[in-house]
Amino acid sequence: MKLSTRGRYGARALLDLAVHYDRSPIPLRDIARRQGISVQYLEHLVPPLIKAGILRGIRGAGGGIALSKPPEQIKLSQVIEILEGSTTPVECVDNPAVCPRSDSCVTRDIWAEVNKAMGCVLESITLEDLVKRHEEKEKAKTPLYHI
Amino acid sequence: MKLSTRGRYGARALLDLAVHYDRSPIPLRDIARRQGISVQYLEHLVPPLIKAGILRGIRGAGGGIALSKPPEQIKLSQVIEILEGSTTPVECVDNPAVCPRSDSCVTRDIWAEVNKAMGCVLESITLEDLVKRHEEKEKAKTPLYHI
DNA sequence: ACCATGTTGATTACTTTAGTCAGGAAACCC
DNA sequence: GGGTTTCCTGACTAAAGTAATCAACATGGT
Repeated sequence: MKLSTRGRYGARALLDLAVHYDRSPIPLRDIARRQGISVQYLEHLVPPLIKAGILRGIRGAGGGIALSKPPEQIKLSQVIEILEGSTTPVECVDNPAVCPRSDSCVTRDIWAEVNKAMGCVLESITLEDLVKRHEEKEKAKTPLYHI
Repeated sequence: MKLSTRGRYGARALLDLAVHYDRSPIPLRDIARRQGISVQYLEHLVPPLIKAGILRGIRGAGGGIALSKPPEQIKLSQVIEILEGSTTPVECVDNPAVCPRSDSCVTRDIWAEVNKAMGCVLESITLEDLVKRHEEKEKAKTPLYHI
């Protein structure tokens, strides 16, 4: 039940972009450095996100990538779906035909519920939410001189 | 984010046992046949469940395996934990030391929430619940002659 | 024209997963 | 008590997926 690096790195990269939203495009190099990901690996996460309309790429000097929508319009569920494919824990939930038991299988019903529970969480969180949480954590880090 | 066959087959096998609870032990052969799993593969799922105290094995002719607790005392969360290891979608949730960012990483917080949401579902469902659902489905299958 | 950047595809090494093979150990049955 | 039936255990293999790098290309800025 592990998420691969695609989803993990992708989420971090998009958070990074969201934190810098509405400034100039950010080079992959910068995101890679800040997030501790290799540029070459990050390069492979970008195209699917562009195709899905979440990101746009700007080539040439001064280029980079940028969110193509405001952070509050990008749900984590979309991101994971794009980078990891369906989140369903078993194939038969999305695609009953893969298993002849799908009709009568009660465990399948359970996996569907598990999937839904995950989906609810991911669907309820946007990049903007992540940014807010991030900023709160940053604040908390600052030493409290007034105590 | 896929569950492996260990968890899927294991859940089905335990449901099979729960349906036949308090009868004589059931040979792996029977479970394997009913659930469409090879005996040799099933044999590898049994030992960890025995070690965890969920199953007991009875050798010799007329032997088999049986639940060592009533179905209502066996939660799905335990079963998955035993067969798949932790359900956490990323390593750093259980083990912050694997990533230097764990402290400040907000995506990590999200994965922890996702994990909790799954855990809640799995924790709320016992083998007895599965049996009940199974029986209801079986009933629904029966043609309704009185209509 | 040149350089900086994103874009794409191929390739490699590694790990995990699914499954089989083969043999051993205990319990039952006659 | 010997043979059969069952669980038990470990080694092994094949296939798939993952993480990451290499290399070449396309495009926009200066």
